[in-house]
Amino acid sequence: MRFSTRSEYGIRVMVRLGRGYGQGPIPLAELAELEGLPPSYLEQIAGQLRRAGLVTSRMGVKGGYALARRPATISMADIVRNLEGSLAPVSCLAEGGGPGECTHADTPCSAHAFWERLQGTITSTLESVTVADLMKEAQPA
Amino acid sequence: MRFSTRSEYGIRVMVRLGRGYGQGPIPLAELAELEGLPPSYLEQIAGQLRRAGLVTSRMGVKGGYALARRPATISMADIVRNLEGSLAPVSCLAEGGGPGECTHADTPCSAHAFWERLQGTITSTLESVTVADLMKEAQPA
DNA sequence: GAAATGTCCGACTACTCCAGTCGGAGATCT
DNA sequence: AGATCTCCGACTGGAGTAGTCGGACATTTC
Repeated sequence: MRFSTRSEYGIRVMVRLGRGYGQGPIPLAELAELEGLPPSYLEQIAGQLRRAGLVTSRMGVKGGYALARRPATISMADIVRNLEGSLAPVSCLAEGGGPGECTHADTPCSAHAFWERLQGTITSTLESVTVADLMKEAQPA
Repeated sequence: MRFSTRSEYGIRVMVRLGRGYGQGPIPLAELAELEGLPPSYLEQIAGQLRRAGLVTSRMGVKGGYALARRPATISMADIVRNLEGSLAPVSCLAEGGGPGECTHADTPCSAHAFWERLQGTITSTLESVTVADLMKEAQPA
């Protein structure tokens, strides 16, 4: 069980942008260097964040990315939901199950309710933490 | 973000075994047919469960698998921890980070504490549910 | 003791998805 | 005009997943 690096990197980028909030856009190359992440890969992630409306961008010289709204109003759920394919932890909760089809004779598999509960606790943890929260911790010296 | 089918199938198998608890072993072929899952794949999973001490087996005619202890004493965490590679949701929590190395200059990445918290809520949800709990729900007619 | 019924084990395969790269086009400032 | 910088699609290598298969070994039944 693992989240993709898209979510992992995406969150770090959002926190960086949160620190520069209100001070104009930050170019991708700078973000990449600060976090030690591959620039060309971040580009892809930044694009998703922009299309999701979490980030704004400006092209050209003096351009770059910035948070679309206040750091305290952006939750981890906002970020992860857009970068991760799906938050359904098993095929049983996703659409069109394969061979291990969850429902036999209209009865869902024995674990179905359990997976729903797990998904719920994950989602609510994701919703309870904002970018502003992470800006407080691990502030570099 | 998704758990492997090993966990998914493994849980369903454990609940089946829970229903037959105290009535002798159940052969793999029967488990597979009851749950509609590939037998040769279940074999692999059953082996892991046995090596983890969650299940006992008997070879030969009249053989099969049975729970090693009472259903109420086996949690989802017991099952998933053994079938899933790792419960660390991101590389940041796992050993030896790759390119997106979490720690720069001894400072963990901004999201580190957050991922630890998420891992904690997942783990505790997994620990709070037992095989006996799932036996109650979705009892086939 | 032989046959039937099971588990046990390792190796193997096909496939999907993930992480990351690259080249070029278009926007914007100086 | 030229330097930055975003934007976009296509492409690639590798890893992990889901699942199969063949054969050895154990145990009961006849």
